[in-house]
This record gives sequence, structure tokens and C-alpha cells, in this order.
Amino acid sequence: MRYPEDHKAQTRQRIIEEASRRFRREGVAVTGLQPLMKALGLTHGGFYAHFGSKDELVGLALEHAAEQMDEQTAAVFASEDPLPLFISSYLSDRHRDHPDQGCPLPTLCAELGQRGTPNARTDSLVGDRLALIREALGESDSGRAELILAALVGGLQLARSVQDPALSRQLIERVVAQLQELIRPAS
Amino acid sequence: MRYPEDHKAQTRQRIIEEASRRFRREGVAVTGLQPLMKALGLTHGGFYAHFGSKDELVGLALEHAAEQMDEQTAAVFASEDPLPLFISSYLSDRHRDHPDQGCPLPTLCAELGQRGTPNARTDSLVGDRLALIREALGESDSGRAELILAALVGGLQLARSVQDPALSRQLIERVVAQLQELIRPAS
DNA sequence: TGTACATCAGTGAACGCGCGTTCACTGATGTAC
DNA sequence: TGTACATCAGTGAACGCGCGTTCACTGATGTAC
Repeated sequence: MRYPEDHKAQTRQRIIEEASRRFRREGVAVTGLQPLMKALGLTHGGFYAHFGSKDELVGLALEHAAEQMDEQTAAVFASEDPLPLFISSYLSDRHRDHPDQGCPLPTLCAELGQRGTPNARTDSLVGDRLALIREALGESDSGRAELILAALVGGLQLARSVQDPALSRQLIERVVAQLQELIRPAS
Repeated sequence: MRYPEDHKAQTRQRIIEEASRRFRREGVAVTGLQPLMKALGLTHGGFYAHFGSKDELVGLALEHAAEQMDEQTAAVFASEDPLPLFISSYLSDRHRDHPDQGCPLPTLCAELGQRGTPNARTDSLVGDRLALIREALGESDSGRAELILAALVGGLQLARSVQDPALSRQLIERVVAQLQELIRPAS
């Protein structure tokens, strides 16, 4: 073989990773396969040697993003009192300014929620995140986990959409502060 | 003139309203002008007799959606104790299932926040909504308004994206319950 | 050691399609004479 | 009253473009003999 044994597998992985970033940054529909392949120094014709369709890549790229997030989240939730850190790192300048490396929920749930592939993916993303928060809260059913996740996702999206930097910063700071207060007391 | 005096203005308005619905339902990029005009019983060629470009229509349609929301919101905020009603109608089955008639923030802020027209529109939508909530809370600066808006927008989006109806319902119910509790006591 | 062949990741032209946009045209009407 | 013309909302063919997808091909390699 002309290429090292795992060359094709590596190329496939590079495509998935680049797609995962672009889908989160620009959205799925607006991301073209041609520019995607070109950015990796490849031609678009080779795409179908790796994947059956764009939809298949969407599934794999979303899975990759979810795994990536799971790793980051798992690291945070391994600590003693994970929630304050989880909140402040989710709703941070860094996360706001780098959607391509962050949680796929704020960017993609509007687009994927309605059409396209059967995305039980969103369900498990939401469910897993809720379970982690609920466990960290040390309660079973009260509903604070749902409030926290909704505020994080909504807050990040609003902070990203707004043009005025002061308003964006205010949104982040205040939602974070309120959430920290919500989880602070004895309970 | 062959048509009644205000015929053209009416057609223009019909286009704006249909666009406003479609943009909220499907997203701006994915909504084509040809299908849009066809749905109104018109041909696509006539579009440019009414608008200079698709972008111009986007601006007008978003403005229309914002005005429509403002009317609904104003009606709610005219009452004595508006927040409980605002929360439960924003995060409701009805609003979840009819994005095309609802608030443009959950559907469009991800798409419009990053590219396209200079959208001070999002800023004023967010700012106005925050001001109303803040005023109804009867406080100036605490940040609960930001938390409420973030949780409403994020909660609605999550409820729309998730496939499992039970999970969707749970998200709505619990976020609403938590928010109601947050605003209930003496303040 | 040297030639002929098989492998196969990647190439690049081509397909049909829908997009936003342009433009010469239609045809029903009101007006001029 | 009847004909000729101006108006103008809407028509529909056409444009160039980028999309997802297909496919015959390339060319560097390892293997066979």
C-alpha cells in the first residue's frame, strides 16, 4: 500500500473533526462539503470514499462533538463541588467566542431539532447533561437541573447573538451570578 | 389602475407576513423565495418589484415578527402581575408547537447572531424584553431578568429540539415551575 | 535485480437541482380624444 | 360611444452559482515472477 496502514482512517477522522467544528460554527445546512474538503487539502470527489452521504457525516460529526463535550464535562464533574465551575465555564467568554469547540446544543438544536436525521442524539445530550447536574445537586426531582440547563443554553445563545459587547457581557455575568446563587445555599 | 389602489401594498404585506412565518419555522437560509412566492399564488419574478433583495425582506420580516411579539407581550404586561402569565405563555405547548407565530429569538438568534445583516434588531429585542421583565420584577439591577429570559429562550429551544414528548413536557413544566418559584416570594 | 501487475486513496470533470437575481413581456384597467 | 394609448402588478424564461453526488481516471506503492 502506498499510504501508511491507517492513513485512510486518519483522513476520515480529520474530516469528521473539521466538520464537527464547522457545523457548530456555521450550521449544518450552510456548511458545504466542497469547502470542507478543500480546507483539509483534499478534493471533494474523495468524500464518498469515506462516507455514504452528508447526512452520515452530520451524525458522526455530532457524535464526535458530543464525545468531546462529555470528556470536558466529565473532567469538571470529577471534582468535589463541580456545579460552580461547570456553570462559569459553560457561560464564559471563551465558550461564547469559540462555538466550534463548544457544546453543540446552543448552535445546533434549533437547526437539528426540526428536520433531518432522526436525532435521538439531541435527546441523549440533553438527558445526560440533566442527569449530571441533577446528581451534582444531590436531589432527585425538583427541577432545578432543567432550569440550570435551560438558562445556560439560552444565556450562551443570547450572549452570542447580541452585537453590543457590554450587553453580551452583562448577560453572561448576571446569569452566572444568579445561577451560582441558586445552587449555593445549604441544599 | 387595474388593481385597487392599495393592492400592491397589500401584496407586499402578505409577502412580509408569510416570510416572517417561514423564517421562524425553517430558518432564513433554508427558506427559498420561489416557494415563498408560490405559496402566495404569485410567481417569483415579481418579488423584486416589492423588495430590493432577500436581505431587505429578512429585515422587514424580522421587524414584523418583533412587532407582533411586542403586541402580545404588551397585552400580557398590561395586567397587574404579568410575570407568571408571561412565563407560562412563553414556555407553553402552544409556543413550542408554533414557532412560526412566536418569538423570533429561539429560532433565529443562532442563525442571525453570527452573520448577515447588521442586526441591532436582536439587541433591541433582547433589551426590550429584559426591560419589561426587570420593570415587572420591581427591581433595577439584580440580574433575575437576565436569568428568566435566558431560561425561557433556552427552555423553549430545548423543548422543541428534543424528540421524546415526555422529556419535552418535563422540560417545560419544570423550568416554568422553577421560574414561578423564583419570582413568587415577597421579592 | 528488473519488469508487469494489482491495489486503492485521492483527483477533477460532470450531473441535475434550487438558489437569488434580472428582464423583456403580458394583459387588464383607467384615461385621452 | 368608440378607439388608441399609458399604467403597472404580475409573469416566466433565463443568468451564474454552489450545492450534494457520481464516476472514470491517476499515480505511487507493494507484490509476483
